[in-house]
Amino acid sequence: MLDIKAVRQDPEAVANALARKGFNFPIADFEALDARRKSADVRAQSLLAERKAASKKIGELVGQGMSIDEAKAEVTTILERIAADIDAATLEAKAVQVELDTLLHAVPNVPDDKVPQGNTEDDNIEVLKWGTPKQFDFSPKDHVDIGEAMGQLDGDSAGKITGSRFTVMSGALARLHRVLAQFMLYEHTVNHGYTELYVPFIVNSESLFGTGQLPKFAEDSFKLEGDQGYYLIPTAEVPVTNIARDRIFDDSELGDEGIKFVAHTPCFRSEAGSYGRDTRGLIRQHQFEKVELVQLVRPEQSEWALEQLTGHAEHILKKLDLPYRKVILCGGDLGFSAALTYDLEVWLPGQQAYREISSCSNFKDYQARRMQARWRNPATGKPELLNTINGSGLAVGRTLVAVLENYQQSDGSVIVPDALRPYMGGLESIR
RNA sequence: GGUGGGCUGGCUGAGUGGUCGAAAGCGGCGGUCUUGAAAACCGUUGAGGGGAAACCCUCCGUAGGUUCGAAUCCUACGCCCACCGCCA
Repeated sequence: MLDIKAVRQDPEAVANALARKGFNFPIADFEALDARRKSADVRAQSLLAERKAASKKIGELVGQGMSIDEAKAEVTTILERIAADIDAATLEAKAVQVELDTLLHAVPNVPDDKVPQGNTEDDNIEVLKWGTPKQFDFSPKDHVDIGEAMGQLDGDSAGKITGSRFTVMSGALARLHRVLAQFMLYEHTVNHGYTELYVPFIVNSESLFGTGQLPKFAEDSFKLEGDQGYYLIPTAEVPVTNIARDRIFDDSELGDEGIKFVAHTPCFRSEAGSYGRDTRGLIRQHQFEKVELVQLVRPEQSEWALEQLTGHAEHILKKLDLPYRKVILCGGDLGFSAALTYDLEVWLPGQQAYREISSCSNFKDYQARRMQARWRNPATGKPELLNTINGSGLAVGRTLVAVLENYQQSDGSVIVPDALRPYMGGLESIR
């Protein structure tokens, strides 16, 4: 959520920034609503103040030994005058506040100055390329052909068990998938200083609101039956970041660089609105696994924290020797809550294309304001909003796709990357 | 599923109709003392919103209700704890 004070102060600047995200901020509506809120608020407040003073007076008079009826008679003219209006004024103030909140809750974060102009992913700007796509002396297959030829990737069974966009893996392939997540967790906990978390895979609506998936993107998540209003998590970002919700961290709890969490979880997405896209294989599933990196940091640290966190995700790709490129998302491609996002795109020989495997974002104080996630700044002694950063380190299913396609051999087998062999009991290839 | 207890500030915890935004303790901050630190002592210290300011409003799990007035009484709901039942 945006800082309403900042919006008030310079609505045009906010609207211009949001326009780069393709969002039309209704300045006139906002200002009219804000003005209504203020007048309703002032009116309700002054009536409440009068009533409070009158009630207090009764209390004082009773305390001095006057009877309650006599004391009430003393202030009866005030009470009678207020009584008629106070309920209506309070309700009006509440109603306008709800309207204003509703408007503000649906306004995305403003993009960082570094965010390039543009509407689609074609306008994203490449920051760097790492590694060289391998030249095959045969025609490289895509991961579906590789996995099905092994008899270890079974979309048909998944279709029977559940439906489309699910998969069944077996044998060495299933093991490789599991091992990828463990490799990533090891690197992030032992080498990058993250604390591993195990978290709920089901969350309440407050948590989804906190990170920005609600109220606007309800259709992207799977909602559970029942009156609790629970949802399956679309990403570990939701349960992990919400650990900070309604908390005030002591400065010492943040350490030197802020709090770093890593969690391996399944993710569930309805993929509504992407019916035709990536229908083949593991790229776009309703259920997938992800190792997620989350940092909760002091505001002045967040710019650097995003660079660092993205580096941690890149480290995994480098250790697996998978060619990738890093792009900075343009305004139109940027997510709702993000101020700045780097996407890491891995080279997939089967598609002859770079495809997203990690998305690392700085949300500044946008999520923190929605969550009331704060720290006590020793310089001011006051609670101030944290900044939140997160990114995939990495999407496990897509990493499996990348390993299969980049390490495939002409005989249909797949070499196990060096970094994974200790986790595979020394196995050199799967077939 | 049943019964009982509970939900109060950064934390622990007192408060059953009237200067209660709320005792006390812990923690934090400032100071005295000390070569320095600790201890001790003194002072200070909730959050959100409005206002140029004085100052005002809201907040004691959530939502309603009673009342001139609610942390306190009533109703519903949520959550936590304990025990019983059931299940793994």
